[in-house]
Amino acid sequence: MAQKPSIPKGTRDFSPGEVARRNYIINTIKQHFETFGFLPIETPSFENLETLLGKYGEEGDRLIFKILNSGDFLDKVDPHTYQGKDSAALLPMITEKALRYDLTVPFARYVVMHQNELQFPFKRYQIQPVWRADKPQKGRFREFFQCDADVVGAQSLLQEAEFVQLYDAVFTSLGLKGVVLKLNHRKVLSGIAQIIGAGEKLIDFTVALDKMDKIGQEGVVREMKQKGISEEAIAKAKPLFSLAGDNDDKIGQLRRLLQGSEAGLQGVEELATLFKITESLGLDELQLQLDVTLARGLNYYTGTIFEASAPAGVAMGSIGGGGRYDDLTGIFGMQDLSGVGISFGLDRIYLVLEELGLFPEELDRTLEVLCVNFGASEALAASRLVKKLRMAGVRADLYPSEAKLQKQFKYANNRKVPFVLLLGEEELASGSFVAKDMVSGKQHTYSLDALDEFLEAL
RNA sequence: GUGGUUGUAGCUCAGCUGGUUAGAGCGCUGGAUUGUGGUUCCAGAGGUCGCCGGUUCGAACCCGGUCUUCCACCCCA
Repeated sequence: MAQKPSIPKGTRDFSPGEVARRNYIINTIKQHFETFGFLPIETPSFENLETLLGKYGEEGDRLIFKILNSGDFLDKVDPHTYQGKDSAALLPMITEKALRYDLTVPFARYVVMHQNELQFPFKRYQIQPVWRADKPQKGRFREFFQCDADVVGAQSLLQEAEFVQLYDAVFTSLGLKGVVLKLNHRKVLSGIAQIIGAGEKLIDFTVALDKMDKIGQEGVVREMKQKGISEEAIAKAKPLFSLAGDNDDKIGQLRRLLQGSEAGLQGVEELATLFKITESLGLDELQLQLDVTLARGLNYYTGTIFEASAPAGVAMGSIGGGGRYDDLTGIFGMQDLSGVGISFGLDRIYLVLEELGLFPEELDRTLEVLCVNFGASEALAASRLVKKLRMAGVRADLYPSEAKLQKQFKYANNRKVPFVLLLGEEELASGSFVAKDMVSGKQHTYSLDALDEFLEAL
């Protein structure tokens, strides 16, 4: 019985046009990664479950795709657990591998395992799919690509500045104007929490703060109260909600607000330095914006936090993010190794470029020359012509069958081929071919011996 | 994971309070045009109405389940 085929929720097929567009983005990112001195690595699509568990918080653990043990996976389950239907207890008995959830944790694992072979500071990039058992939405998939660049073993703030430049270079190359790179600092956040006396509630405090642009000040206050943050703490944090002006103004306000928190002040100074370096280096299209409500990846970020958001008017969450993590490798037994990294969300960047019509037209021009097929003897001559064109690096093809000219031309038209070559009986006799420019409709005859003439016209 | 939403031709979508043979535009195939596409005209093909079950004399339409899409929450690229 034939059944309708389907693919799992949140996954997609990519047709030739989409692959061309995805490769265009990937190649742009890759090119900049390499000019910035990053080296490529790849890691397995699945890891040992224990490598991933506990690294992304409770929510993250839930979203990790677990792989069922092979063979008789119930073999190791004792009857009591089986009867009890306790998923949490059952889990470790039936699964010990899981699909990669991001590229950062596998990278940390990689660094620890290969520490003796690596030159520090080590700059790596990695472009691979990751998987999350999330509920799909627009721009949110269960299988998607991340493009990560990280440096480990370098403390300097220059690294952060480099990543700002890298974001700018990539988005500028893609023609994406109006991308805002939001910046914050983990120490600023913890400093604030400490000053207002909500130090133990740091996570709840920042998670609530992060929703500012979504639910507004009132909503944030309501959520903070709900999480048990005191009224006076919230009152003290009020100035944060209305932090205004340019980045320098905000820095000044934070300096005053964070008097008395050494860590907080250190965070502010780091941000100030980062702004200063960036100002002297200059930016092309990227806009830099200090945003104290930005609170991402708190499970491992310890310093600067980045988030790139789509240009205003495009309904898409963040299209990239990153930050500094002082001790990511610590959990794998390698202490005191500082890292900074950023990520580009390929799939979301795709959707944004598509919505804004920013993909170059030539991505659809997959064939430069199509040779019409007039029958056996003409086609043989045409094959020789096509072979020469291919050796010259031209994307050329011969229509495989002697179909009606109308059909062959229509095919060329749909494939957006700019030149159609005609090599029929007449041309064969005179040792020439006709090239038709499909845009202008003009035709020109060339000698088969003088291909260069045609190649120049291409 | 919670709540909601969507699904009709290859694509984008109509389809009235349930009523014969489910429509349009685009695309596709053939012809006008046996060495010329993109424009025009003519003709044609193409549908288990997401899937399973129920109500009914009768279901694309109502009910239940399920899958999928998108949205909000959670979280995130």
